[in-house]
Amino acid sequence: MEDKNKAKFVEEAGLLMESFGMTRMSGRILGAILVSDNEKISFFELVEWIRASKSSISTNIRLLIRIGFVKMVTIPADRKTYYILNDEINWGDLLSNRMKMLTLFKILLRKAWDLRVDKNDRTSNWTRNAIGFYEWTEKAMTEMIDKYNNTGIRKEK
Amino acid sequence: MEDKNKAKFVEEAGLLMESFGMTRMSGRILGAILVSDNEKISFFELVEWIRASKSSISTNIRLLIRIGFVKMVTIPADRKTYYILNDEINWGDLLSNRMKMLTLFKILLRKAWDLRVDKNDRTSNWTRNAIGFYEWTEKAMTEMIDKYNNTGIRKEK
DNA sequence: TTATTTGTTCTATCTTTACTGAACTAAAAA
DNA sequence: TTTTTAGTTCAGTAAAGATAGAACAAATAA
Repeated sequence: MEDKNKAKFVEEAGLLMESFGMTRMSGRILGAILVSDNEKISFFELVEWIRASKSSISTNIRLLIRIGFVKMVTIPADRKTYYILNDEINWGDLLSNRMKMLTLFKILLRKAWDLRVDKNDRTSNWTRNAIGFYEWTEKAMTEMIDKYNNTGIRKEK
Repeated sequence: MEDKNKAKFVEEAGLLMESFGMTRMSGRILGAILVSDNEKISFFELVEWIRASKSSISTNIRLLIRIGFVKMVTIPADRKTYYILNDEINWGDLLSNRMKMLTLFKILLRKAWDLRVDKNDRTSNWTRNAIGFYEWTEKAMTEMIDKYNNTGIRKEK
C-alpha cells in the first residue's frame, strides 16, 4: 500500500476484524478495498499491497464474499478477477445473523429449564427471568430490523 | 454430573459459549450451574462434575464473574466458596457491550472515509451508506435498551 | 504444442490459547 | 507447631487455527 496512513489503516482493520472473530487477513483485505483509490482491486494488487501469500488472500477473499461484504467482478477479455464492496449487501440480514446468537442462547436456557427438577428454586427463577429477557430482546430487534427494511434507508446508487 | 442428559447439556453449553468467543470451559461451568439441583454449587463440585482441572475451573469461573453472569457466595463458618447465577446482572449493559462492536466498526469506516481521495466514487458511496446504516442501528439499539431499562421487565425476587 | 497467467488447494509451519499439573498461598484444624 | 482444606498462579503441553509455500488446474498466449 503506497500511502503510509493507508497501510496503517489496513493493519488496524485487520486487528479489529480479528477481535470480531474473523481472521486478521480478511480484515486487512476489507481495509485495503475500503481505502483503495481504484474503483476495483485485483487479486495481485491485494497480494502486493498487503504483502501476504496468494493462498491466504485467496482463502480470505472467499470468506469476505461468503459473508456478503465483497463481490467479484470480471471484465470481458481480461483474465483477472477484481473485487469490490458489495452494494447488494443486506444490512438487515447482517443484523439478523447477529441476533441468531441471542436465539441460540435462549434455546439453551430453555433446555436448562426443561432439565430442572424444582421449577421454583432460585436458579429456576433466574432462568425463567433470563428467557424472558431474551424473548423481549428478540422481539424488539425483529421490530427494529423490520423498521429498517421498510421505512429504511434507501439503497445507494 | 450424575444425570446423563445434564452431562450432555453441559457439553452443549460449552460448545455454544465457545462459538460466542468465550472458552468452552466457561460454558461448561455456566451449564453446570444452570442444571444443578443444588441452590449453590461449590468449587469442588464443579471440578468433579465437569472433570476438569482446578486451575481451569478457577480461571473460568473468574471469567464468568467478570462478565457478570455468576457471583460468589460464602457462608459463615464454611471455608468453601459457592457460586450462583447473578440476580443483579444488568441485561441492558450486556446488550450495550455487544453494541460496542458496531460502534468500533463504524469508527473504522469513518477512518476509511477520511482517507479516501475521491469522496464520490463507488467505494466512497458504499462507505457513506454503510456509516449511515451503523448510525441508524446504534440509535435504534440505544432506544431499545433505554426502553428495556425503563418500562423494563421487573427484577425477579 | 509449450509457456504464461491467474488463481486454487493441499501440506507444513508458526502462533495463539485453552487446559493441565504442580508449586504455592492463606486460613483453619489438629 | 504441623497438617489439611480451598483455591490461585505459574510454567509447560497440546490442540486449534491462520498463514506460507509449493504443487496443481484451467485458461489463454506464443
